[in-house]
Amino acid sequence: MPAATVAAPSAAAPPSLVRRALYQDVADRLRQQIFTRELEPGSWIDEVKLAAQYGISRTPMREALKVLAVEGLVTLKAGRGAYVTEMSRDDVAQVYHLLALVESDAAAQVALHASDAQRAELVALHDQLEKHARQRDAFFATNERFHMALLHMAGNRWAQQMVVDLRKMMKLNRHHSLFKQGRLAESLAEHRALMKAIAERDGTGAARLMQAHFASGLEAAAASAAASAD
Amino acid sequence: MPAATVAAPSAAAPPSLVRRALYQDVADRLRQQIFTRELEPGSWIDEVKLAAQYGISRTPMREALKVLAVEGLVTLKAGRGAYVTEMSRDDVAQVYHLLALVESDAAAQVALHASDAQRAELVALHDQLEKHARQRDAFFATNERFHMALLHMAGNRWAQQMVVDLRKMMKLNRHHSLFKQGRLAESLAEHRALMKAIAERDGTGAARLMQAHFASGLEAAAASAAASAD
DNA sequence: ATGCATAATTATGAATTCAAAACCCACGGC
DNA sequence: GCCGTGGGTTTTGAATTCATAATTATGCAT
Repeated sequence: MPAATVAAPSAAAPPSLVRRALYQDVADRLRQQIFTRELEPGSWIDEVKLAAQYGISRTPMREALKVLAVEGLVTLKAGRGAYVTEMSRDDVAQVYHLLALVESDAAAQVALHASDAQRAELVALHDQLEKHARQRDAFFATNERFHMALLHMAGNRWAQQMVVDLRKMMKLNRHHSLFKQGRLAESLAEHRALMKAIAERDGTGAARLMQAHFASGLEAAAASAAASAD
Repeated sequence: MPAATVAAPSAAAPPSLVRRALYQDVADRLRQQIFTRELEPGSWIDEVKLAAQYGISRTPMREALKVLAVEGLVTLKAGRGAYVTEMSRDDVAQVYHLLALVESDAAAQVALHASDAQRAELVALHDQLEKHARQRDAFFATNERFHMALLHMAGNRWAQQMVVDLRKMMKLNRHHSLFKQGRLAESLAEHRALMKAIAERDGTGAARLMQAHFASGLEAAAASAAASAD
């Protein structure tokens, strides 16, 4: 249910007036610092120093750390503080496996049941993706938006939340698949095929293509990891 | 990663000496009270009163509540405290769908790759289940052990954690499938078929049967809900 | 010089205190 | 008679303080 664990009263009118919990902001900032590797995997998190940096007390900092711990981004060691989680090779493969499972199911749902408006939205996002074929960061962002939109349309909030969390874990891994030479074009081609299956309302085809998409993503990530030789 | 978020140093020798975080114990107690419906879905959680009951300060209580919020068992409303999460009809169906997806995949993995020792363990658990065919609570517990053992053998810790969390959510729903008349025997029959597929190393068969198991579980839950007429 | 015991320091864990909302109810105006 | 306003109470949110455990450093003995 989490990420936005504190209910933002679903009516979305004036987001500025919606009281937001401090620990949530802190959690967001921590996630940022983790994703940008300012806090790197395996390293100890000095809650006193960070709280001082953020200009807050230790209480909301500790609350935020516990939230990130449940998400899996940090690991709390009994009596010795918080550490940024390290992802092993195996962990990455397992997360890919799960993402493939859930997202391919979502793809099938969408192929079979999406409304015309939803299909149009996906097409628009896909077009964006085509436009960003040469800018890795933009591609990355749009790609995530595409995948999350698809999940949203599948209409299972638990699946959605799960994918959000799993994708966070993926960001801990510096060997991202899109870093590999030529992977962007490949990824784009896979998306194109997926779009075709969705357009044709081919559920099993969409699922199969999404599986393939993740399989080659994992392969690329592994290759990228091997290339940077550690 | 969570549930046991605070690292219990994996070597498991003297669990008594392993320092355990207070907020974890509090979270456990809260979960208990939620599952037993001492705290019922939709109701407000009085953190002051509960902290007093537990003989602790509000700090670990609030930490525990945040953990449960990320798990989804409680919902934090901005500035107005914690409430036990309510599961709608749809929520239950969605959770069933996800569980079916992940557990059927796990069943396929196990059917294809489990060791002889692991197969023996499953058989033992299944035999337990047959023995408990007439005691609902024991059946319930053994059933959960069986499913979790299967997940464990599939070897994906993320999938495992996910199923743990989803099954917690299921317990929020009072219309449990096993409450329906005749469901125990039915469930047992489905388990038997699943065991056969696993014994025959039939991956796709195991997956299909696990899917069917959840499908009829959902159906029973829905029927049970309809019977209690609300 | 090395290893162990002990003391000093630092960090974590939890309780307490303080501040700021949200809620409730009574009162008064329209 | 009903809606809006104001004060008092309750409850949440966050900082501070206190206690305890872990780590490091120091010194002594071998």
